[in-house]
Amino acid sequence: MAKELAKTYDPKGIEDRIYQKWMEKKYFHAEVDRSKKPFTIVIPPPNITGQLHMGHALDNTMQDILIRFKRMQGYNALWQPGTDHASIATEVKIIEKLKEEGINKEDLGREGFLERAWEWKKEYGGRIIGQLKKLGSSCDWDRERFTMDEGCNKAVTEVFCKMHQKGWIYKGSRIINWCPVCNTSISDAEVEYEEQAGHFWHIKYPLLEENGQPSATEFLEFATTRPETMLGDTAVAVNPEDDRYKHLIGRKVLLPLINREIPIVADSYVDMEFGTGVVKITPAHDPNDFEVGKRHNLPEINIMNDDATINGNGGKFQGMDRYEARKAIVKELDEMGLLVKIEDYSHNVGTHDRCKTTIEPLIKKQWFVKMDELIKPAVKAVKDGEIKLVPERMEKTYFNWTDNIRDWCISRQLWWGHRIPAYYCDKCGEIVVAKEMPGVCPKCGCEHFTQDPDTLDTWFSSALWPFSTLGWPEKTEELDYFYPTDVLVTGYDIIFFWVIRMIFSGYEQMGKKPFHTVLFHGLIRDSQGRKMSKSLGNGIDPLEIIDKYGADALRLTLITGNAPGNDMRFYYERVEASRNFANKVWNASRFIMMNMEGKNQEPAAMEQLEPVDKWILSRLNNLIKEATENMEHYELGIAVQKVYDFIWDEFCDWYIEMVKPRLYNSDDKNSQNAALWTLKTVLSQALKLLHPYMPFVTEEIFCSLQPEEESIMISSWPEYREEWSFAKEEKDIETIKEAVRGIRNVRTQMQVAPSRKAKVYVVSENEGILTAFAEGKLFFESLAYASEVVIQKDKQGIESDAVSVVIPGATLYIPFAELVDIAQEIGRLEKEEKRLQGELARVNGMLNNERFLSKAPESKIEEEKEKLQRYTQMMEQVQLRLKQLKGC
RNA sequence: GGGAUCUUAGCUCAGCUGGGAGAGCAUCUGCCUUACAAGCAGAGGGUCAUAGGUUCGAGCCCUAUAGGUCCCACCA
Repeated sequence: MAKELAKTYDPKGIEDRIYQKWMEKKYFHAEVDRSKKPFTIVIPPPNITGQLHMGHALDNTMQDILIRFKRMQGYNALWQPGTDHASIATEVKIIEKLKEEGINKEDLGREGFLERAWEWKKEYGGRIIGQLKKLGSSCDWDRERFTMDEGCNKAVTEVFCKMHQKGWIYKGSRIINWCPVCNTSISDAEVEYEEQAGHFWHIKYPLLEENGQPSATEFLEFATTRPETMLGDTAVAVNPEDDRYKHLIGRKVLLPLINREIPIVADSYVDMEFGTGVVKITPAHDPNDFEVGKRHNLPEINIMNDDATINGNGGKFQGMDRYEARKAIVKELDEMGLLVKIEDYSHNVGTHDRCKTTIEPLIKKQWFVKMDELIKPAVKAVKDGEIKLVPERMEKTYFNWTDNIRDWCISRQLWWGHRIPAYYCDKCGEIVVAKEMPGVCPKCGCEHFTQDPDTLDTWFSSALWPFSTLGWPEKTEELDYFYPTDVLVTGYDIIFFWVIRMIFSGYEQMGKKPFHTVLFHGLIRDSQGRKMSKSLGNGIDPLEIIDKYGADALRLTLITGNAPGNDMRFYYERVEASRNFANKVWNASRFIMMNMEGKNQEPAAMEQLEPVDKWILSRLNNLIKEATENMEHYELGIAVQKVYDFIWDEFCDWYIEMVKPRLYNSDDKNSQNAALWTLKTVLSQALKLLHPYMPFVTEEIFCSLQPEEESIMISSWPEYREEWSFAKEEKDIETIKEAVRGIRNVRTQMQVAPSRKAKVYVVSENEGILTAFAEGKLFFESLAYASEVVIQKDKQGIESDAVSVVIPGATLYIPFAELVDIAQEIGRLEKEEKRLQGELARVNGMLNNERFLSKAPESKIEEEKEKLQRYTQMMEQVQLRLKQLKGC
């Protein structure tokens, strides 16, 4: 079977086949099982309009790693999948598509439109799921949910009614953010501020004389970035402390063009230092002015239609678009001599995050969620550490939002979404909020109702996701067992939209937190550090990467060298490096299996193992401990780096090379068997540690490596074992490695061809070291080009011109046949002497420092003392050798 | 305006609670050694942004400065 393994690892074909097997075997499926501890992750539901992008790839890789890790640790691991209806994003797309067909939304009507939307969902909703599967995601697909499926709908209605009854959902007339293109209100979180070059129009309004006539000489000057809103001005404000204007407070000005008399009011909101210290007040079209208007009982005059054209309140400007009106108004003011000047001005303009249209603040009747009480448990949970945010700094962002929270506008003038369960009596207008259309009006007895046409903000249903997917409001077994979930993995960019709202919803509806940890990741940027975006065309399609390099390579790339919450740049070179690693693992395994071929494999007893076998077992043992700890702390990048280094460096480059002679020598069956057992054992354990990161290649190898277990993904996670800890062998093999490296080093420096074998003398007074070398003799032949290894206590019989290598505890001598360049050799040793001098100076500096000795921990002092001893001994050897060389 | 974060090798980034600076890629040298040239062996390269401070000891903690990125607020 091993012969069939290809020389290079080709993920194509293998990945799909393995995924198919996992699905058929139902490995991803979790059932309530009270005998096991649950571990649950709910997926951040991707939009049904979406296609897999790098952000999804990272997000889902992280979740899959955690889920696979915990599953192998014996937890009953549930990764709950699903998709989001994404109301506005989807509706916009459908409208676009309809437009291509020459149809607009209104032509279809609500029912017709929704039919189209569901068709869309049917067509595209599954696309992203298929893409997540390509990535290797081990979601429980039998439990797939959708934010608008029957159960989620029920949860939404339930929450709405409950909160309304409690008074925490209310309908109110407030200033909201209006998108004139999407024709809907949006929440504060959906407004994106964008720096734009604009103008500052300096305008003056004439003061009204006592006789009610506009003054020809007295004016109030101010500046505005949106002159068209003057049509809705109902006051002019100054600061009450402002001596320049104090005397004018209470008088009136004449609003030009409209000829409305409006008062001059005093409000501390006005900054005396800014501009002229005068502000025009348009309560219906500016949030700050709205507040001022409330304080002074000013009328609110709405001058715009929903499409941002001027309405009947705009006099002769009626029908103009807001920007057309701006031009016209400025022109007229100029003609009237009321335009003082125009300045260039760069300022931040609120835009809709979906369509980038400049939002228009408007006063509308909308539904809101009252936040002040609701947010309290969510704040407390993070403050008390009930919910941990990783990395911790995200807490500041979190509190920044909760401290400045405003009521959440949840109604949207859209059709695709959860329709608000509020019903209006056709006769008296009474509002009834109920799960179903009421039969009789409690006020007038009328039997006819009309449901509120609006739908809910898409995040309203996402906020319930951790429990709605588990069956709430029904009391299901799943809910009882899997809730609270464990870890939520998401990007820091949706902390306000989603994370906070899930947390307060969890506490409010379930009385319990939705998860104990939130693990954040950053954004994937392009190689120049720019956000990947459609408009820039710099997005990299994860599916293309998977196709070319394999899902494992993509996954490894996304996880290595990245800390939680940090952005990362995407490079093809890095994917190649990951692909190379998959290939390395593949080939090492291929080598091991080739050598296992045709041999009776027997478990080796500990006493049969040679020092090098114990060394690698001990190193593995250490890796198991560290990598597991890192994973428990969500340090996935660090954990996988350690596994990578172990496999490539220690296992492949050292252990396999060291063990080759034993594999090729069939005379000593015991030794051969011990080596094979160790190879197989270490490989299979290492594969397990790697599996969460690279599920496909590890599964493929694991299954051909051994027949006992049918899949690595349901095998058990490696555990640290006391009997695999070998301190002495670890130290001894390190010494051997040091010696091999030393020999290779001088040979390269002296440009000795690898074909030229040379005798190696090992000289040491230390019995332990001598034994270690005696046991490691073999390695020097294969790894250090030794023709013969002679181990002795002194330098007797060693050629005086032999090259020497000083390592801790021993000195090696390599006599080359021809004369060595003595000057060069002296130079090399002097360099070594200098290095040791530096080390000694440092160590002595510490050990001679009274305060270090009295304050540093005992273990640190011991450590330094040992170093001193080692360096002193090495220094003696180097100097001795130098003396000899200089003497001859 | 408030806040977060970054500044470490040519490039991209790790560096967990302070105890002798790391990886990948790139560069240079030598190897087609019977698992792997997607490889092996070796080398060069860093005053850890700057200036102070705390400490026996600072890439790591504190303060200030400079530059970059991001989030929030939205002074009309």
